[in-house]
Amino acid sequence: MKSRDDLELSTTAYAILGMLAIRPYSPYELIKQFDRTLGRVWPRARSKLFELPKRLVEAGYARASAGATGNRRKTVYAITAKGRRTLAAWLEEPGGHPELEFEQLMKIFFAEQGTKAALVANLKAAQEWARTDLAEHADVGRGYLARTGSYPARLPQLVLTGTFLSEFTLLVERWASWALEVVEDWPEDPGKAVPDLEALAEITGKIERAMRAHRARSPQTAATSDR
Amino acid sequence: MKSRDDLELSTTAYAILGMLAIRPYSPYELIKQFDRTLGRVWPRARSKLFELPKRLVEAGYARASAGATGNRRKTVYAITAKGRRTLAAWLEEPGGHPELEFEQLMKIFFAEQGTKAALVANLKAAQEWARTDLAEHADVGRGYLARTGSYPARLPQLVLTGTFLSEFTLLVERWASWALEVVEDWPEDPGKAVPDLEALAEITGKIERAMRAHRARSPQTAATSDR
DNA sequence: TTCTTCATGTAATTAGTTACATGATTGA
DNA sequence: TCAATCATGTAACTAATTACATGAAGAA
Repeated sequence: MKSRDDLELSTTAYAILGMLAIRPYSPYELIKQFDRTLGRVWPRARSKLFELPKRLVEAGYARASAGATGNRRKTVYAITAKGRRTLAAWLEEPGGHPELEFEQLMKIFFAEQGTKAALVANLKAAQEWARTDLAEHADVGRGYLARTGSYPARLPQLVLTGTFLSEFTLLVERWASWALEVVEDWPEDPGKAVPDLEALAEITGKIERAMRAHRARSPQTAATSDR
Repeated sequence: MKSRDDLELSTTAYAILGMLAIRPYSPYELIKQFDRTLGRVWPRARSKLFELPKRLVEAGYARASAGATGNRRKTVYAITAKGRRTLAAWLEEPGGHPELEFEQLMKIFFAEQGTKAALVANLKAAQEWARTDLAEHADVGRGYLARTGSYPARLPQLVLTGTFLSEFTLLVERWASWALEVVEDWPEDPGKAVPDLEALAEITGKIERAMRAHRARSPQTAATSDR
């Protein structure tokens, strides 16, 4: 049974290969797990989680076997030794930097074309989303602290990634709350609002202080950017 | 000249319509502006910025006119009154919540399948990206403080969105620096690392404190979640 | 027994990216 | 006058989403 080495895998396919390296999964289980974990840093539609494992099999990186849930048949995918090697190689290549997709913020960016009410609604929605998300993060955190979380062996990584995601959501909440206060004073027509120059000066100063701190800690960076 | 009202616009098409509401643009100018601003919250490939204005014209939301840069001809797109109304209506609908796409973090999530060196490389790359980005944010901020930024009338919105984006990048930098310190103590095989339970307890506590603070400020939320 | 939710998937369509092409302008 | 880069676009391809379909188990 020959496998087709030639076909290139997409990043999303590697994401799934990574999940299979943890344990074998049926597509449905994959979806459940994905939604709670990987999907937060690499969000994709569910149908991909049915489609891509098939490509992994084609490529010889996974094996499909027929399982069953009660009476109903399902397909369980497991990683192969070759898949593990390929995954390891992929992990050695540096990944892409963070990208944000934030429609609510885009609408705020265009605030002067809409109403103050719309602006406030978007800020409140962002705040609400963040608060709901925070509750989940707290649950997961408490679970692991009580030694009841899944895959305890993976906890070191999970602390790293979880901390980032939690801080991100905290940021959204904090920012939305702040922005709501700022906007409260705006007139009904957002196009007539007065800019918050104080806030601008503050954030600019904050960035500059952070940059000075980095330079102090790693002087060679400063040197290279000097020439 | 009849326009086809039936065709639905994608979010990305609305994004471009929003830009045209600020002023008329040629595709190339659109790209330049997009890369510095909107693209940070709604990242898309450049070719879309050539393609979508045509659809806006079809829909009657924009008008194309032939312009020239020196001797070379170009197309300039301007929003129509109908386009403005449609945009306003779109802005009234609440947008989608933030989504993150962060390949480096995904690779960190799978750390135990790779080497410590790979892990460190990803963290350093994230840090580097953040530092470069911060420099740009500081430039823009200083520009506006010196009254030399473009579209000063839009400054109120720009402060809101810019603050979020700056805080986001600051978060990436802070987190990556922290994670590098944590990982420094790990063994060569990341699968054998010891979890940082202290950090986990800290972030979990931080979330819980934040949640309590919200409940204190808006008790009705607590009430609804009680039943 | 019927309804709902869980579990498993496929198909059609759309959105998005990558690669290519090329004329005009500027500066060395 | 040549190279670089700015400006303008098209075409081919791939990835991703949305909508649909349906059987099995458990609850009412």
